[in-house]
Amino acid sequence: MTYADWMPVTVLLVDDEPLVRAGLRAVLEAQPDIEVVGEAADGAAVIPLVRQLRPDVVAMDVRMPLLDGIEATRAVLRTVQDPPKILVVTTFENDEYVYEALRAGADGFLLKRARPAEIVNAVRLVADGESLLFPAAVRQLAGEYGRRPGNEEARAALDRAALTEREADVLRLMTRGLSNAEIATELIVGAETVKSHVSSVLAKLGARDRTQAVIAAYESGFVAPG
Amino acid sequence: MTYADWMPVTVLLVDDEPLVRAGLRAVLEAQPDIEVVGEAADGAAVIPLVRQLRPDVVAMDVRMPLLDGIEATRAVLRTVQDPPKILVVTTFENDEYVYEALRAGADGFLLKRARPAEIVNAVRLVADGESLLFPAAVRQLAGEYGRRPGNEEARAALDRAALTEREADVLRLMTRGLSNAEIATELIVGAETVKSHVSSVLAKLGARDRTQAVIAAYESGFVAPG
DNA sequence: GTCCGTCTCCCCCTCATGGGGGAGCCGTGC
DNA sequence: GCACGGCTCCCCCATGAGGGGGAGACGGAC
Repeated sequence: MTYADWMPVTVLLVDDEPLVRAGLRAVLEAQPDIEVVGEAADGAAVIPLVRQLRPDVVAMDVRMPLLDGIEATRAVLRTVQDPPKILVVTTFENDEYVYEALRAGADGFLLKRARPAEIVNAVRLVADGESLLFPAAVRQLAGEYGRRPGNEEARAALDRAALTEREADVLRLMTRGLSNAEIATELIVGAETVKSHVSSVLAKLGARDRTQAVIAAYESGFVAPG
Repeated sequence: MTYADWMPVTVLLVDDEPLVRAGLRAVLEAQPDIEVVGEAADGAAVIPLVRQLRPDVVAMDVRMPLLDGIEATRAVLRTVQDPPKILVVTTFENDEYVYEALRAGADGFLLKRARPAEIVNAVRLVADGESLLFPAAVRQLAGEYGRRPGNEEARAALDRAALTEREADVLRLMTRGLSNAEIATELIVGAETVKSHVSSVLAKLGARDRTQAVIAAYESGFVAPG
């Protein structure tokens, strides 16, 4: 629990794309309890800004021209007393940079393709000290290992939440609209086996049914439209 | 001069980068006379989307993973009656792809680095039937490739295939993972009504179940991740 | 060796889903 | 006036989907 209850969450945006910053600002500023206090176009500018503005949360892009999000995260955590929470913003779910950023001490990551409500939620959660990892699946597990630095434990949780190869196969076919029976035929296994895998997928993704699983697959970037 | 004076220019965004789409949307939506009616993440999704949404202008990226802007342009002009104007979006001014796209029948191209005012202007111009080409050299070239056949009788059939407003509401909620009962609550109608709409949606989308419908919604750009 | 996770398959059970009909109401257009 | 389409709601009905238990085989880790 923090002072987020009575004071707005202050956020610093760090991204080299002006469009992304504008988008994030628009989304966040729409919330009464969130205030964007500054922007930076590169990781290199983060340290002085953090010192000056003392934001609760830094929304930081991983890929930036001068100083990337990982180095910037390390720099902030190493040099700033009482550092802000760091929310790593990325395009791809399976970005190696994300893992590195988490090892560097980031509190969570957020996909750029996340919906506004999810972005807002993410900021609130990290501000409250929750480790946040985007896919709903991982978010549940996020409760198990708490606080920062969410490095190794986060990674372990990610692995636990990760789909097995077979489960990924099944999910992939689910995203192509196949029924359980069709998936069974495709994978040359029994229908009961598919049901079993589907149940595992649903559990790991925190999905209630296959439709929600497919949505999660799209939203998380497991599959992309097109 | 067109009906742009009294009806907003409708635009479909096609780009594999959600951020670019978001940026373009932000820029264009800021104009009262321009309306972004849809988004797609790849050229492969353009055709059904154009048929459904019938935008005045398609802002199309050239470089996309599955079906690039050139092929997508050809496909649209070849298969869609009364096709929209096609505005090719590119990063580099001297992109060979641009020339190919123009030969394929695109109405103009637009640099991603263009300022908001230029982007808006470009959309208005192509909507008004102007060929828009940055370098003067290319302008001559595109003049040779004139307009395309305009057939209006197929419009009715296409409109019939389009989702009604209520059906679109239902599909939108389906893409959020809601069950029929939840959709009913959300829309404040009976569960039977929702079932009825869902059936219509499935029929129109050629989907066997709601999962396939959601997939179609993503693939067609009816909804986009992020 | 044992433990554990993955993959495979099986049982029973509930119920949301989707198809097949139909009906009334209301607005627009002819 | 009438027809038509959209929205609303109702019936019955078959079945796919998903939960909750298993279990055996295999392989790697300890």
